[in-house]
Amino acid sequence: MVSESTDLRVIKTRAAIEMTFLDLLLQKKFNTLTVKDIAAAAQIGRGTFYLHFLDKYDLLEKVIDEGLNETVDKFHLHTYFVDGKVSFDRITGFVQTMFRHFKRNDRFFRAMFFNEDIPMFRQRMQERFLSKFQQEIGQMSLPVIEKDPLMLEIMPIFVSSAMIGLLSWWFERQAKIPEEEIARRILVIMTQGPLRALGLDV
Amino acid sequence: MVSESTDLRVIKTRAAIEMTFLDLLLQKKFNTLTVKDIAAAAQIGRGTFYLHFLDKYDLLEKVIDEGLNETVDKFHLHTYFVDGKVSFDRITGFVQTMFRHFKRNDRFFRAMFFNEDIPMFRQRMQERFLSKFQQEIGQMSLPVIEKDPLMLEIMPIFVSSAMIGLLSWWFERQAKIPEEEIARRILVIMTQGPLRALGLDV
DNA sequence: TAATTAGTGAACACAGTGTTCACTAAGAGC
DNA sequence: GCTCTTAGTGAACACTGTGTTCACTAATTA
Repeated sequence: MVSESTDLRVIKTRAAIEMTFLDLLLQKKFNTLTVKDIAAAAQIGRGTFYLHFLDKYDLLEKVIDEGLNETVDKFHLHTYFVDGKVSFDRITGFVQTMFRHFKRNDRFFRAMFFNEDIPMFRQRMQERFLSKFQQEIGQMSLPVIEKDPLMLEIMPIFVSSAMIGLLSWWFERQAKIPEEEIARRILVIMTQGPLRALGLDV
Repeated sequence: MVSESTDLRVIKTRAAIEMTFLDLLLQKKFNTLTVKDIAAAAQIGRGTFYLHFLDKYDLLEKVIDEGLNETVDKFHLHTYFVDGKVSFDRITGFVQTMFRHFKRNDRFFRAMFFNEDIPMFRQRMQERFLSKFQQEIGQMSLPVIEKDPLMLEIMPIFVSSAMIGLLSWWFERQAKIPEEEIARRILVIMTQGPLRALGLDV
């Protein structure tokens, strides 16, 4: 990547741009944002912006990458299974840890999920979740692998995608629903299946 | 909406614009597309474009709406349940019907899922799926409703979001995996749950 | 065939882009 | 602290795309 400077001026300017950018994204559509707006709000010259980023798309790219890197680093799924068996307490703890992370990075996720013009954020987030998920699954020994490789491919996609939807819904609800309430339902859906979770007779 | 004209010239021009637009979206990013490009490719004057759409965002909006309307109209979920019990054959048939629809509208979905700069397509599609799904669920009598309203809220989000992910994955794979293979796995995940589907002991 | 209206193409002012250049000021390193 | 280096400034630049207008042409309707 860019060789990160240690010059205080650089650090200050970059931070100002990225901070301001998130603020602006919470206020107006990404499309209608101009480099001029960002520079003005960050109190820097417009030319200075171009010393750090190629354009606003490049800036978005970098902000998204940083945010998702931090998030994915919170995953340690395989530690929630013991001898190929799910540890309920641990998995519940994991879900709660994640939601706490989302709460702390509220500004980032709100900007990304709800700004109408952020291109592909959900998809990119899901892809990151998925690849980490697959990596973690690779570390377990699963009886289904030889029997049904297609299921091994489909199930992580199903689950990672489902999680993005839940997360977005949770933020829409102002992140007010207690994490443990959500964690419990997710656990039921994961272990019993969505239909039984709703009380359907299958 | 716009009172649809019956004038042949209008019909021809609109069709040309929308057709051309999808073509261009399959070739280059939405952001880098200009009204100039679209007009040139559709062989109309640039001014003519503005007689039909406010700008390229308005065009995108309308194309997405039409595409999703057609898709959601294919849903008749409640017919796949009999006396609150899932009919396996019917639900499998439903999944296959949907995938066939996606195949037929291949150009539209590819453009939307894989053009890097389409804003919020997945979210919008999921929202449409979700509301139709909720509507259908409302027509069934479910024992869980009184006991656990939060589950009734979470489960459809979980499932509709999961489906968007699967769909996108299916298109990435060139829509080559047989529908019935997918349908069978989805059914297992829905009835047994994602963990059991992978052979995990829960 | 006459009346209507969609489409043309050139011109317009305007806004944002990305780059340049000489200048200023802040930070790094001794 | 003093010098050397380099980040940031701000004005100017050409350029591209936007959205609108206007008089004119041509297709469609009734």
